[in-house]
This record gives sequence, structure tokens and C-alpha cells, in this order.
Amino acid sequence: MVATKTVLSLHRPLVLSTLLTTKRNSTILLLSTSTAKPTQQLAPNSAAAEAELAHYIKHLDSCIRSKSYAQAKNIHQQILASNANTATHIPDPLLLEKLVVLYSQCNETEHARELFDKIPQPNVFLWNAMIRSYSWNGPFDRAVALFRRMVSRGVAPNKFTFPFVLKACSALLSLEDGVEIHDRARRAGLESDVFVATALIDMYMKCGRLDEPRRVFSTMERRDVVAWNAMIAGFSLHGLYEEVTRFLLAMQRDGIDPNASTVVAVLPVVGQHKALRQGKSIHCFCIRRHIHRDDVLVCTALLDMYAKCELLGYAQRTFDSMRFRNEVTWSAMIGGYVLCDEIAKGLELFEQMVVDGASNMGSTSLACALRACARSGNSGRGRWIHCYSVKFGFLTDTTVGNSLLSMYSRVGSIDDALQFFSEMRTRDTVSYSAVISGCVQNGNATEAFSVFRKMQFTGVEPDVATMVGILPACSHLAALQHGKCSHGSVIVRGFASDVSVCNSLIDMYAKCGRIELAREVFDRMADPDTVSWNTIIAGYGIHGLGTDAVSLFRTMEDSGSSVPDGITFVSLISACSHSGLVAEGKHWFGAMTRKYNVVPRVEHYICMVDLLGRGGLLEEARGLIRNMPLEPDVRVWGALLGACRVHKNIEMGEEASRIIQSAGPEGTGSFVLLSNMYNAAGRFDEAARVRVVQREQGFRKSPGCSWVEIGGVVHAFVGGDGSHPESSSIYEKLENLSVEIRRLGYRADTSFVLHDVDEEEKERALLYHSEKLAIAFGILSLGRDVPILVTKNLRVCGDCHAAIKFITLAEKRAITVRDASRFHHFKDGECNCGDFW
DNA sequence: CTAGGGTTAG
Repeated sequence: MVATKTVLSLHRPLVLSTLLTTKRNSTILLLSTSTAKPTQQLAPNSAAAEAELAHYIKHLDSCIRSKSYAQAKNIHQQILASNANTATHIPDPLLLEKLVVLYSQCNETEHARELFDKIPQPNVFLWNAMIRSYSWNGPFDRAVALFRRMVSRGVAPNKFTFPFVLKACSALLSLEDGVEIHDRARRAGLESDVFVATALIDMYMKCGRLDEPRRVFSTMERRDVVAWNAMIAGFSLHGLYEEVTRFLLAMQRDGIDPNASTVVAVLPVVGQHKALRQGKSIHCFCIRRHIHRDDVLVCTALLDMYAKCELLGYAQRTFDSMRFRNEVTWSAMIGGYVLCDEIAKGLELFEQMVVDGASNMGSTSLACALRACARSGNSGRGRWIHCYSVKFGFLTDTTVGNSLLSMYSRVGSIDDALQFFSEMRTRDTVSYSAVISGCVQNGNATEAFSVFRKMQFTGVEPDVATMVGILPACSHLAALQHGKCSHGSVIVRGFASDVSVCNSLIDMYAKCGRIELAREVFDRMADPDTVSWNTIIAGYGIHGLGTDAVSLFRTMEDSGSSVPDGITFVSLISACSHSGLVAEGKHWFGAMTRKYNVVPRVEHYICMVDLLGRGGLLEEARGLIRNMPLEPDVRVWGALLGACRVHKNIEMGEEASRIIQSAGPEGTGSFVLLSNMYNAAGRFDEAARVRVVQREQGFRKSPGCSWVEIGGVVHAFVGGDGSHPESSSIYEKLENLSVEIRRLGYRADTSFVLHDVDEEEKERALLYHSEKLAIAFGILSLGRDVPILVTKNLRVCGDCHAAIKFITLAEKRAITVRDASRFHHFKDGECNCGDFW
């Protein structure tokens, strides 16, 4: 491009002579006179040059018309290189026009713009070409800016200008610009022009307004397929299945035949609604009209529709029958398998693509395949795709990069995710969000905060998903101050009415011990969805407020707007379980199937076993497992084992643990329980053996850890922790407390100690449990009137539970402990869980 | 026509 510039200016003097003789466009004169220098080379052959140029232009024009862009560019190069006749280097106005059109059509927008800017007074045609180029390739705001400049220069936009600039508005989702341009079109009397009106419909639809398209559509002087398609595509975009079918029928009644684009516009919403019958009839329509045979778009849309309807056989058959496939075809098919949980087949297809469809490989296909890896936990394949992306240059693509981040976090390799994240060249909001939620999912909420801070520092704007990602980090840490801060941020950014954000806020407040604030957020919601109800019900559950959870469920029923799902009943039954409402829980378990058509899944049996087990009905729990229609997995037996441990039923516990052990490595989470069980039974060798097996199989027991937020800073402790700067005073406080509570009647229950050590040692180990450290620090740091909330990642140990009750007496203050199961509100020597947790 | 990050339970 620099070269072009040089050439043009070098030969500028010639322009004058040529133009003076041809007088094609006097404006060029103005351009050139200011910089005109004495010529070193006159143009004796200007007539010949002119002829040659004319020849080139004609050739160029015909190439552009026949869309032979490569050839056209070639001609441009010839003109540039043609030293034989220097006159051909001139910025001839007609040549410039052709070149602007050429490069704008080739989507080399910048190049086109450079040439465009050399034309002092472009005509409408050129403005349109330039605006069109921006509206296709972006930057879209430039199309709008150019439109404005065009208008201010007094050039009247025509019926081609409006569609182009409106397309840019839809890309920008800028309703404001769109409305302004609509106004101009109206004043220009072009509002009901078929092209303009269609573009208006499209723009309004994309910007989320459905009333205006209907109005514009009704005022149109005539409606062609494209206009109908715009309406249908718009409704399809908003998932309005009924409207789509209504317009589809109306269109045919109006004598307009649906075409391939119609079909392509309709099928996504058909798939979305799993309207298989409709989908099949569209398929038939395609066959009748011969519009699907080699149309990649139609076939891909059909394939996708079948996949969304979970008819993978039909999808695959459509896929196989296609003579031509593109990236979308492959991606849709792979994505279909992933959607239907046929992960292995999805990966298989990806492998086939690597062999047979490599030319179609693109970032979307890679993203689909990476999603499959993430879902299957197949980190090997994921890494392979990482390598593939490096090899074939896909790594710079943010979609691929973000998929990799997600894949690594989903398979548990958060370190790899962080490593890759640090190496990424461009990190957008999605990248940050992926890493933040990745950290939280992998249990590292602190890291999530640090990434979040870095994000704000870098100036990448958080969006709704980012906030939904960071709020669980607050929930996890029970970091109320961080949570409130995030809530503030949510309000400032205008996300406060987003349903998912509210759901996360409800969860955050509930888990930070402020159930009343959770309720407030819930009550303010315009229309809570099922997740909202589930979250608030579970919130009451973990606070031991089972009765409130049940009454809330009844309200949900009455409201009728959200239908209870499987998770609702998990939340409800476990709420009953945490409050000892055994009969109530049983009732809802029965009603679940009878009244709500929710098929019990393993999760529900886990809750039931937990409910019965905690209530001491161990036999009944075991009976339930034996009679359950599903295969009980290790988690079910784990729930029984947990109950056996609480109720110290060694025999049944052993039975449960045998079954869990026979399941092999699957029983990861149960290792801890099992080991604790043996420890509680005094069988330290067996307990140790379990831990060895566990280690051999590569499972690390997450260490018991407790934390407390003081002034917005989370202080974490592990058992026997000496790393805290205040350690010496914490231990001193604990020693004093130990004396005090003993005086009040506390006796250590050493059966909770995990190691085979002598009694005195055991007592010391108990004294330094992480929850006690955090509590001691809380007492030291917080004023008497400030409530103490300590969070523990595992269940609070039984000895600590007993000790904390005495501590509330000794210190005359309330203490709240949130463990893996629920909140324990300790006060005046009692706990609201009633020793039932 | 496809595709990247997100909420609820145990």
C-alpha cells in the first residue's frame, strides 16, 4: 500500500496533462494542482496512455462484474507495474472508482478506504460501496460514521445506502443509530421500499424490538420472499416458535413460496423447540421442491434440527448423504453428539474430520471438539487438540483459546488453564470469565478473586457471566464483604435485573449466612425461574429452616410460574433432612413422582438415605437402597456410611464401605468417610490402608480447612496451622479457652481424631482443628457485638461441635459455623441443628 | 446453518 502511494505521487505531474486533455473530471484538477511540481516528463503519448488506461479500466470492470477478483487485482498490479507508460499510474477518477469497488467487494476494506479518501467528491455509488464494505466486514461503527459524513456532505442516500448502513446497525446492536437512520429513510420517502423496509425489519429484530418490524412490514408496498424471511428469521432469533409458524403459513397464503433461506431461518427454532413433526414436514417440503439436495446450508440446518431433536440417526444420515460439507456441517454434527451426551462418537467424528475434512477445520469445530473433551474429562484428547491448534495456527483465535481454558478447567487441570491463560495474546471478557469460574470450580476461590482484580486492572469489562462466575467465589468463601461489593458492582453495571445474576446473589447471601438478604433479593425479582426457587429453598435448608423451605415450596406451587424440577426436590428433601423433618421429607419424596412427574434419580435416593440415616432410621435407609429401581452408586452407600458414622453403627458401616471399596476408584469422596469410619471404630490400620489406596489412586484428600472473613480479608487455617502472623496469640487464646470449657464441663471426644496417637496427643490434635483456630482468631479480631461466621470445607467435626457450644458459654457470644452441609448457629451452649447434622 | 465463559443440590 505504501508502494501504491509512492507511485501515485511520483507521477502526479502527469495527472495534470492527462486531465487537461481528457477533462473527465475537473475535481481531480483541484486535487493535483496544490502539489503539482514542474514535470520532468511531459506526456507526449497521453493519448496512447489514455487508451491504455481505458483498456485496463474496461478489463477491470468486466472482471469485477464477473466477480473474478483475483484477476482484477492482477490488472491493478499490472497498472502499477506498467513502467512502459507512466500515464497509467495516475489516480484516474474512473480507475479509482473501480478500485474502490474492487477492494470493497474483496473485503479489503482498508485498502478501499485509502483509495476512497483520495476522491474529493465521491458519488453516491462510491459512498455506498464504502459503507457496504464496512457493513460487511466492520468496523461497523465506521459504516455509520461514513453514512453521517455522507449526509453532512449533502449527498442524498439512496435505497441501497439504507440497507447497508442498517446492516451495520444490526451488527452493532445499536437501536439508537438504527432509529435515527430509520427516521432519515422515512423523510427520504424510502421507508416502505422493499429493500429498505426489509433492512429495517432485520435491524429492529436484531436489536430486540418486535413491534416496529410488524408495523414496517404492514406498510410495505409489496412483500417479497426476502421480506417474509426477515420477519421469520427475526421471530426465529427470539425463539418465538408460534410466530414463526404463523408467518410461515401466512406467507404461503399470500402466494409467496418459501425458499431455501426460509427453511434455514425456520429450522433453528424448530430444533430449539424440539418440534420434530414440524421439522420432518419441512424436510418433506424441501424434498418436494428439490431445494435441499446440494444446498449445504439447508442440509446443515436439517442436520442440526435433527440433532437438537436428539434424533442422531437422522442427523448422521443427513450428514452422510451430503456431497458437500463445510465447517458448520462438521461442527453441527460434532456438537450434536456432544449435546446428546454421545461424547465418544463426537470425538470419533472429530477424528474423522481431521482425516477427511481437514480443509473445513476451523475454530468452531475445534471448540466443539474441546467441549466434548471437557465433558468427557478426556484431557489427553484435549491436549492433542491444543497441539493441533498450535500446529495449524488456531491458537491465536480467541474462541479456540477460550475453549482450551474451559477444557483445562473442566478436566481439573486448572494449573494448565492458568498457564495457558498467562500465555494468551488477547484475553477478552470470555477468557477472564472462563478462568474465574474455572478457579471456583476447582475450589480455588482466592485465585478467582485475584484474576478478577487483574481483569479490572487491565480494563476488560466484566459482563453478566463474569459476575455469575465470581459470585460463587464469595459464596464459597462465605466472604460477605466481597459478596456485597460484587452486589454493588452488579447494580452499577446494570445487571441487577438479570435472572442468573439474582440467582447467584441469592446463593451468595444464603451461603454468607444472611438468609434474610437472600430472601430480599428473591422477593424483588420480577419473575424468578426454577433455579431461583431451588436456590432460595436450598438456602433455607442449609440454615436449618426446613419448615420455611417447605412453605416456600408451597408458594412456588401456587405461583404456578415455575415448575419444580429434579433439583427442587433435592433441595427440598435435603432441607427436611437438615432440620430433622423425616416424615415431611418422606412425604415429598412420594409426592415427587405421584404429583409432579419427576422421576427419582440417584440424587434423590442420596437425599432420602441421608434423611433417614440422619434420623437414625438406618435399617429403613438400607431397605430403601436395596429396593431402589436404579443401580445404587457409591454416593448412595456413602450417604449411608456417613449416617452409620454419626450413629456409630459399625456393622452396617462396614457393609457400606465394603460395597464402596468394591466399586474401586469411583468411590473417591468416600475415602475420607471410610477412613473416618475406621478411625471412629478404632481400626487405625484399616483407616491407614484406605488412605494408602486412596493416595495410590491419585486422589488427594482435600485437607480440612476453615476460614473467617475479617474486614474484607479472608483468613484461612488448616489443622495445626502455624503460618498465620497472629499464630501465637491464637494458640494462647485456644489454650485458655480449653481450660475454660473444661471447667464448664466439656470433655474431648477423641474418636474423631484421625491418627493413631495416644490420648493426650489426640486431645491436642482436636484442640488445633482448623475450625477452632478460625474461631479463636474471630474472637480475637471481632468486637463482641460482631457476629462470627466461620466456614469449613468439610463437615464440622463432632468434637468441635461440642466444644463450640461450650465456647459460646465461655465467651458469651454467638458463633456461626458453615460446614459442607449446613449452617450451625451456636448460642448459649446450644446449636440450632440439635446435634443433628 | 455451527461455536467460546455462567446460577441451583448432594
